[in-house]
Amino acid sequence: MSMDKKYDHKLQEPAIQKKWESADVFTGKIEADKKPFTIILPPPNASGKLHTGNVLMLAIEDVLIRWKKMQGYSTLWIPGTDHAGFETQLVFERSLKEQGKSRFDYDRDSLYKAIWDFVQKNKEIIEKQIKSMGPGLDWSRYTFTLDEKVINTVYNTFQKMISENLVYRDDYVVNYCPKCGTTFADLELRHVTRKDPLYYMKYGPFTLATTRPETKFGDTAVAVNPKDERYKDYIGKEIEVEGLNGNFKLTVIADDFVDPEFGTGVVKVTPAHDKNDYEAGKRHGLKIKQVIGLDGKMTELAGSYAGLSVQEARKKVVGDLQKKGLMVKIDESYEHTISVCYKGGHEIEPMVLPNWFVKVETLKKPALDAVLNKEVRVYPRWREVTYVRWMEEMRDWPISRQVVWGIRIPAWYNIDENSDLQVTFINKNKERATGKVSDLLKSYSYEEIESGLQSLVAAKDAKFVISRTKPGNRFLQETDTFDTWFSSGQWPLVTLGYPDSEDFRYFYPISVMETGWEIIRFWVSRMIMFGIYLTGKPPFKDIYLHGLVRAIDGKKMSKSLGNVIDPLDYIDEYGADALRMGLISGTANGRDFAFPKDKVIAYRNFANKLWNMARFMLMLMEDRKVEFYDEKNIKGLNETDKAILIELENTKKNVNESLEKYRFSEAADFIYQFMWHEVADKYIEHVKDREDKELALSVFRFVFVEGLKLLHPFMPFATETIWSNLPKNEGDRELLVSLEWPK
RNA sequence: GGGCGGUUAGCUCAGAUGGUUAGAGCGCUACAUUGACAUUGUAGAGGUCAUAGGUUCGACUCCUUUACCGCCCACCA
Repeated sequence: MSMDKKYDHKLQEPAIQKKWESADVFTGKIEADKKPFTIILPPPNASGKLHTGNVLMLAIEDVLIRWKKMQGYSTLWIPGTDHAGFETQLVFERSLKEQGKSRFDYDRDSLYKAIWDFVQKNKEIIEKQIKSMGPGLDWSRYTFTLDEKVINTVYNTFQKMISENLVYRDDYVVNYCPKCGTTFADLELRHVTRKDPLYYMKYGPFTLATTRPETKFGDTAVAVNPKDERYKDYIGKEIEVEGLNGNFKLTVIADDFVDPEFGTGVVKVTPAHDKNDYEAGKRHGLKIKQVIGLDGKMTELAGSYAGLSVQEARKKVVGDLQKKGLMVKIDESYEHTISVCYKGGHEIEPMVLPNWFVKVETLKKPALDAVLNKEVRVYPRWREVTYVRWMEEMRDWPISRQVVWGIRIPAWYNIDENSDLQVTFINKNKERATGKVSDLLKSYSYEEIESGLQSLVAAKDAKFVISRTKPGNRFLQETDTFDTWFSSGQWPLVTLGYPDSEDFRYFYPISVMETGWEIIRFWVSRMIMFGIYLTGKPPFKDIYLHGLVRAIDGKKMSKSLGNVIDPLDYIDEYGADALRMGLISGTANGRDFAFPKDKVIAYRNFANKLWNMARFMLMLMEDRKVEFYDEKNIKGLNETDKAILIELENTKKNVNESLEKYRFSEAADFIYQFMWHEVADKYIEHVKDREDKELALSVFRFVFVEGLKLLHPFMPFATETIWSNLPKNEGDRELLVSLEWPK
């Protein structure tokens, strides 16, 4: 047996990976005599690259899986990837752009298929990268978020919710980006501070301040604060306003949302184009006048301004107001925050569109209680507040998204019963046509519309049929897709084959949900809601939330800041073990932390140290007959022997206690201290001076191997490699991961 | 604007239920190459625990103030 002077991770890691694979050690098995231990991997983006957050997640979950497996549990860790709705569509569209195309050149079905192919091509990259970390995943149960079984479950759930009256359609102010031609979730917005002119204009008897004079055509009321003495007498009255398209009348309403301190204390209310105004409009029963279209241009309702872009219209309106003497003053130094889409940075236009909603009132209560009564435990504890607050405040959930890449909502509209359906499609001449379906049917056949369909907008009271397949002739399917959280919220269920499978009965509920704390609201809360709603049981017992890995500059990594660290570089340079340990030892308590490069190097050195400890041991054992340590029959131990054995006991206790509490960093530290500073620095030096080397070596080998086991969940490659070089006792298994955990 | 968290050695971080000389890794200094490892060993320097106050016999640890940093959320026209 020959071992090089240095531990070479590049040589050893792929070899060990193959060993685990061929031994099939991580395939989950249903074993009646064992307790299950289940984890589901939060699915990384299928067409993305492995990032540092993924690595941390893999490292932590692998520690849990290997630890529990060695403890004798029947473990299962299911991998998966996420279709990552809009994110992926955007990347795909970039590649289209390079070919001089855009998604508007495709009908909906063709676009979906094209993205599907695109993702399939890229999927292998992330899978390979995940594997390079050495995680004990069961790839035979691998799930993609658009797999047939996922869609089936999601459809069933939707059907159930419809039949139980938990789903309804309503208007909703969406964050619409005219440039991208799609809506964004609140999460996908960025808020930027910007200086914009604040216009003070005459408005009937008032002067009011606004940054958006061009939306005045959509005003359907004027609002003041009910406590504002200045305008008390106007409340409830109708005022006449001189406008650019002639005079018009509006009612003055009183509402608390108006800040008397801002501007003049009078606000124009534009329910169609402002979230705030929409809410106020709902409270006061105001009309909605849409003056900006989905193309970002002024609609017919803007009169002579129709067809202008928002920017052009604003300019013209300002000029015209000045000409008419309706502009009182312009404050050029006004600073405010506006919403922009997170990718393109384009300004968001709030729009009112019909959407699908889930009533959360009955769903959220049990989900909140499950955490409050400790049925589900949150680690670290202080994160619980985030969850509790969110569940208390949670409002009805809009689940429809105007994106192609996702699970299409299985609702069908009969075109004869819904003649006002707004339809956009590509006709036979490859031209886009848009309009009311009843009008379009005059020039086009139903078949032509159907095959070229891009998108449709159904009124909120439209008649629909829920069906997995086309329910009959002359039906068009909803073009919106489900919010990705609607499907990923059922992830623990779909991956385990809910509702009826051996896996589901044995492995559900899963043991630990390990994920980043920043998605506790969007993901964790939905999983608990769906889990309880569909099975009556929370989908998991424990939640461990790891912190965010920040860049060296202490900020969140992002492409625009240019501070992203590629973990693959570290795997290449220092090894997956070193990277895993480096990240874990930085992540105590689930707090955010800066990427610990120093520690990665330190643990690369540690792997080498272990390697050389083994080499030295083997060298000393070469010409000697060393018995395997036997606690019961060993005789002649001296004080140092006893001390290291006691130290081993302490370490076992400490590592186990730390792991039970999800204190990974602490556990890693204990075993590191033991191996390096107790075994190597003290005991090995002692062995060198021993007369009775055989006895000392037997103790040395014993504590070393016990240490390797304790360390294995953290540094699986190095420990497994070293184990493969050591002589085995009778009954010892070929693989370290299959050995019994030190108790 | 609201919420959460952070501020401990040059750097990155640990320090349950408050109690002798505040810890680790890296870096730094000095020595060491005499059975593995220089990705090494031994020894050492280095901290008014952000700030101001309070509770206490006693606080890095509990309470309050201020400042700065980070993240999440947010409808101020």
